[in-house]
Formats: sequence, structure tokens, C-alpha cells
Amino acid sequence: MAVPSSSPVTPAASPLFLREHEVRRGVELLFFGYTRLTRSIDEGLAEHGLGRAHHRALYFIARQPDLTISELLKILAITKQSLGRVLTDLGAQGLVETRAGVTDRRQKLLRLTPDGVAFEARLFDALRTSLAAAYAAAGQESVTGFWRVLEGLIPPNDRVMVAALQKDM
Amino acid sequence: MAVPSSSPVTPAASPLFLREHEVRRGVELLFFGYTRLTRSIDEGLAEHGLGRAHHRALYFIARQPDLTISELLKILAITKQSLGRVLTDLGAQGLVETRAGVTDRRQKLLRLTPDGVAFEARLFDALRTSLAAAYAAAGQESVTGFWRVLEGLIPPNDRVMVAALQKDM
DNA sequence: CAAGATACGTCAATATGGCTGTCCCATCTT
DNA sequence: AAGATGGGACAGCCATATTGACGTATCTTG
Repeated sequence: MAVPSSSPVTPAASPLFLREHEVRRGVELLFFGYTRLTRSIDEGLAEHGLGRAHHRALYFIARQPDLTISELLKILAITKQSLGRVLTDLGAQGLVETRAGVTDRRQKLLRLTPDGVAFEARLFDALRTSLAAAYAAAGQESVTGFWRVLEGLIPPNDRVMVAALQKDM
Repeated sequence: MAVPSSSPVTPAASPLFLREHEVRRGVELLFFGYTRLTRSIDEGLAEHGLGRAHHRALYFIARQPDLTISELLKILAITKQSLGRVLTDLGAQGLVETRAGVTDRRQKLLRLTPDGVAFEARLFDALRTSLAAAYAAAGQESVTGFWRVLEGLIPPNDRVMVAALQKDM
């Protein structure tokens, strides 16, 4: 996109307003990549009559056992009511269980049951297959760049939360 | 991660079954990055009483003027009925117009009106601000990696379509 | 200890964006 | 002339999200 290499007097325009092509490319690849990856687990979910919303909850509970409801709400950024139905479904299928918090008994600590662990692992396999293939095709340096750009898309406020998820990897 | 540097007898396990941490990290960053980016335009859309589905159509019509309905259906991978409602809304607001195809008059060629162009540009500004900031923070080499990994997530069948979008950039 | 804040649950109503199945019309192809 | 294709439209359904109000148990603090 026509960054004029002329006019050396004017300072380079802010990068925020340059590179429309690069931005469009990112928007499109993000759209296709994200939607195609998420589609890869729909079949597995459908076997249990569950949807993507259930998977998101399942995934983050698997990731951080003993997560509380309010922590999960922050991660998913949906309302309590929306999450409520999802957790009811997961509980009814015996995939998730809750216990009272230890230091604060108002809290509910969320955990996967053994069935939940097995089911999440099955779904994760599909994600792993797709992502690992993409990583392998792109090469390790690309993976680092992939992460860096995505991190930059997360508002600073949310980064603490994301970092917390990954702290004990 | 722990790829054991020991056991030189066993061949390295298939990369598809290694690196759970890296895969989880990718899944999470993709989730947060994608959802946060898309949220950045919700406000602008709400001013017109439109949703994300409308934006996706608007975006790809902006990207490829004179797109046909069936091409757009392939890109979005939704049903004709779902797209129909979206296009009706966009047409009613004077953002999108159609003309009969030139070589095949059954086709409808989709285009943004001047209002549509202006509105899409406004929404795109929000995306550009977010993405360009992430690009700048990550550095150009990272951007390349970001693209490569995402390309790898797109099923080979769909890559032609994505490449077509970007061919005249 | 009483008052208030917090964690969670729940009711009712609503919006959005998908889906299936069916049928129709106009136009192109053979 | 017959069939295939591009597009539109009907009816009904489902999943996932929303807001707002209210209830209960528990923790915190003056």
C-alpha cells in the first residue's frame, strides 16, 4: 500500500495508519483460521449434544482446575446467565463438578470429572492435530511470531488473566 | 513440553502428539485475540443496529467488489437463508447494492454503495488500530510468522479462496 | 453484632445468528 | 425442450447471547 518512499521531510506516517494490505490480510487469516479451527471440534461436541459454548467452559476448566465461577466469567466475558446454562448442562452430563471454596465457602470451585477429562482430551486431540500441523508447516520461528502478534491483540487489562493460564505450563 | 533429550533409540515422537503446552497456548491466544479484535467493532455496528454477521458480509464485499452471492456463501460458510437476512438488512440501509451479472444474468454482483464504503472504512479503522498496534509491538518478522501459522490452519480446499481475496493487494 | 458487600443462582423476556426442508422463478446449458 | 444452476423466500427450530430484577449464603468491616 503505497507508502511513498518520497517526501523525506515528513516523518514516516504512524504505523497505525499504514499497511492496509497487511491489516486486511491479518483480519482475513484470523477469521478463516479461527473459524476453521473451531469447526474441527463440532462433530465431537455434537455427539454429546453440546455446542461450542460448552467447549469453551470445558476447556478453561481443564486448563485451570478449581477455577471459580467469577474467574471463568472473566475469561469468557459472557454473562452469569449464559454461563449458568452451560455449566448446568455440563454438570448434568457428569463432565464437571463443583466443590465449595476452601477459604471462601461462597465460591464454587470447578473441576472436570474423569469423564470430563476424557472428553476434553478427545476434543483437544482435534485441536492439537490442526494446530500442530500448522506449527510444523510454518516452523518454530513462525510460531513465536504468531504468539507475539496475538498477545498484542489482547487488551492490557486482560493479559494478566491470560498469563495466569499459562504460568504453570 | 519436555521433549526428553534422552532415549536416542526411540525416534522423536510425531510432532503432532508433542508440545501440548504450545498447542494450548495457541488455542488460548487465538481465542482471546480473535474475540477481542471482533469486539472492537461492536460499538460502531450497534450504532446502525447491525451485528457481526453484517460486518462479515460488508467486509468481504468491500474486499472483492462484484462478488456473487454464491462466492460470498463459500467464504462465509453459512447457509443461503442466513446470508439472505443479512443482505436484506444491508440493502435496506443502503449500504450494499446488487447488479445483474454480465456474462450470467442470474448472478447478482454485490457492491458497497458510497455509504457502505464509508461505513466499512469506519469499522475497518477500529480493526486497523488494534491490529497495527499488535504488529508494531511484535515486529515485522513476527507478522510473517503470524500469517504462516494461520495459513496452515486453513484447510487446503479453502486456501484458493483466501488467496483469491489477496491476489490484488 | 449488625450492616453491607460479595459469590452465586434464578426468573422472565428478548435478540442474534445460525440451521433444515421445501418450493419457486429466472436464466443458462445441452 | 429438458435439466442444471443462481438466487429468493416460506415456515419453524435451535444455540447462544443479552438485560434487569431478585434471592440466599457467606464474608468483611465499622
